[in-house]
Amino acid sequence: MTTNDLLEVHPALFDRVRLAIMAHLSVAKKPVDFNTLLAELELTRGNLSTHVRRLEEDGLVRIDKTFVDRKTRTTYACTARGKKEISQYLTAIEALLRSSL
Amino acid sequence: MTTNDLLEVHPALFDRVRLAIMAHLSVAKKPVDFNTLLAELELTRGNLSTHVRRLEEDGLVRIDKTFVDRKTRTTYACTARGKKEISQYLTAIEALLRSSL
DNA sequence: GCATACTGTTTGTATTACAAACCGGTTTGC
DNA sequence: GCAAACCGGTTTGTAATACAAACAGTATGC
Repeated sequence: MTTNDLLEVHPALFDRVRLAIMAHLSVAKKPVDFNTLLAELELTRGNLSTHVRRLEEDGLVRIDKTFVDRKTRTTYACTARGKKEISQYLTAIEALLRSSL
Repeated sequence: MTTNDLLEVHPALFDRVRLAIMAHLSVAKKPVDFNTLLAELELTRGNLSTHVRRLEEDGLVRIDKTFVDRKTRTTYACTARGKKEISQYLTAIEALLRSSL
């Protein structure tokens, strides 16, 4: 059954914000910083902060903090695990797509 | 931007159970009854009941109640709206798929 | 008539998404 | 040099929601 594939998908990806974050990070060549992501996704800061932290806790995203011009600069990158999970998500959806069209 | 497509997706579909329900119903030739869906998706009755009701409230699913052998029989079917929304979902994900692989 | 099973629904709880308030530090205005 | 405004996020309070347990109505077996 195709629908069972959905149960294999990482739970954190079943949220539109987190999926959008992962989609963004998984295609980026370089780490993306907080404000860039914020602008692209049109979220509040708190919302982005908590979602990305959850993704980090689940090992899908890596968070790096540095200083640029004496200001903090936080960047996010997709981990290998993250790429794997998003790929698995897409595979599951693809299966649905094939079976339903 | 491909990620913006995600924001167009119906919020009710961002739940693995509801997505599984819709996937199931959207491919079915005939309405599917409660217990069939229950067995296929391995849920508790309460869980299925509430999720499918939400889908009905959002106009994605039609609920029909009849009597068979003096027992109640509830069946679910995907509405036209439901097919449209699931299709939009799949389109958005397909866009992600293309851009990220 | 009483117990058991079938088909769902309602309710209580625990989780979670979200934005507002907050916080440490920096730059700007005076 | 002091206060106000700003920057880059984090923490907290609240409202929504996912879930399973308890419940309800009906039918069947004894």
